[in-house]
Amino acid sequence: MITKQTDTLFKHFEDYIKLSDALKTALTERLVFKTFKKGELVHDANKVCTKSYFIQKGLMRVYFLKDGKEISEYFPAEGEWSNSPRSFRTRQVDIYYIDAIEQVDAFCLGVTDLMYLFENFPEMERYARLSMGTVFGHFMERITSMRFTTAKEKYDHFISTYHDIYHRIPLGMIASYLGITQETLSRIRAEK
Amino acid sequence: MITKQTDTLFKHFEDYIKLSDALKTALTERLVFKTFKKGELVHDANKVCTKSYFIQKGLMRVYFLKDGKEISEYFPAEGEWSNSPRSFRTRQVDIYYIDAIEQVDAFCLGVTDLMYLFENFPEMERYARLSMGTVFGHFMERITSMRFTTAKEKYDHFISTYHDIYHRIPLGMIASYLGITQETLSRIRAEK
DNA sequence: ATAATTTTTTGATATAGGTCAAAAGCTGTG
DNA sequence: CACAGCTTTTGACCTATATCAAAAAATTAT
Repeated sequence: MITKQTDTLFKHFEDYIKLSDALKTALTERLVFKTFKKGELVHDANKVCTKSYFIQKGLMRVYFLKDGKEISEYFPAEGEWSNSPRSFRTRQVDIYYIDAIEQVDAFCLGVTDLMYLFENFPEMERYARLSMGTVFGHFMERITSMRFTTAKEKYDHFISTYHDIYHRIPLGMIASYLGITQETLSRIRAEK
Repeated sequence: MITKQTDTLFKHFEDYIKLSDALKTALTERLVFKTFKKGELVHDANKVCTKSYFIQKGLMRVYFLKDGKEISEYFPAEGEWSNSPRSFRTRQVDIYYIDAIEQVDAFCLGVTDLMYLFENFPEMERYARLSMGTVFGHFMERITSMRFTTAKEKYDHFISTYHDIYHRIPLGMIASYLGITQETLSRIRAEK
C-alpha cells in the first residue's frame, strides 16, 4: 500500500499547532492527491469554489479578467493553500480563476471535509486562525508596497517577497500583478 | 451599578458564533471601556501593540510614516476592531501608528485576556477565524481596486467601500490611503 | 470676533509610465 | 528542421498625475 506523501502538509500544520494522531488520520483520509498539467485550469470563476489545494510541487496563478485581460492576483506555491478565498468561504461565485503555471502536485481538501474537521477538531480552528494571520500580514505588506510610487519600487518589493519563485513566473503575469504594463516591466529589467 | 454597553459588541460576535452566557460574562469581565479625544494617539509604532479596541462610536486611522509623511493604511470605524495587526499577533513592533480621527468610545481587550479566551472558549477561535475571513475579503478587494489604473477609479472604489464614513475623513488622509496626491484628489472631487 | 494654523483648491509645468506598433526571441509540434 | 504561436523587447509618442507654488477656505485657538 502506498502512503500519501503528507509530510510537507503536516509540517506546515505543525508551524501552528500540535497535530494529534487522530487529526493526522482524519486529514489523511480526506485528502485526495491530484496533479495538474502546465496551463490547466484549476478553478473556474463561473463555479463556486469547493476545493482547496495544498501545493506540494509547482506553482499556480490566481487571476481575474479585466477588460478581457488576465490580471494576476497572486501566485500560490509549494507549501501554500490555493483556492478562491471568498468563493470558498461564502459558497458563492467570485471573479477569480486559478490555473497552473507549472505542472503541479497537490492535495485536495473539499469544503465539506474541512467543515467536518472544524467541527470535530477544535485545534483546526486555531490552525486556520493562525495561518490566516500569516497570510493577512503578507497582504497588508503588499498593500503598503502598492502605494510605493515608482514601478521600480513595486518590482523590487515583488522580487523580495517572491525571491524564491519570481524567475518561474512569466513577465506578463508579473506586470499585471504589479499593475504596470509589461513594456514598462521589460524596461525596468533591462536597465541595471 | 452601571452595566457596560456591550450590546454592539455582542451583536458583532453573534454575526459569527452563538454567544454562551459564560462567554458573555468572561468577555464583560475583561473588557475595559475607554475613550479617546480627537487627534489622540491610540497606538505608538515604537511600542508592541498589546491591546485591541472594539469601536463603539467614532473613527480611527491606522497609518505609517514614509519619508516623513503620514500614509493612511485604513480607517477602523464603529463595529470594528482596531489594532496594529502584525504587532498584536507577533508581539513585535511594527510600522503602524493609530490615532483617533474623531472622539472615540471603545472597548479595550488585552492580548493576554484574548489568549485566555482562546484557551477556554473554543468558539472564540471560530469567531476569530470567521471574522478574519471577512476582513481578509475586504483586503483582497482593495488590492484588486488598487490596480485600477486611473485615480478616479480608485476614488470611486473607496467611496463605495467606505460610503458610510468617507465624508468624515479629511481629504489628505484619503489621498494617502489611495496612493495619490491630495491635489489630484481635490481635482477629481471638483470635476463632476 | 480676530488671529493663527491647518486643510483644500487652483494654476503652471515636468515626467513616469501608458499606448500603439513592430521586431526579435522562444517553445513546442508535425 | 521549419513553421506557428507565444512572450519579450525596443521605439516613438502622448497623457494622467506628480511637483512646486501660492491663494482661498475652513478650523482651532486666543
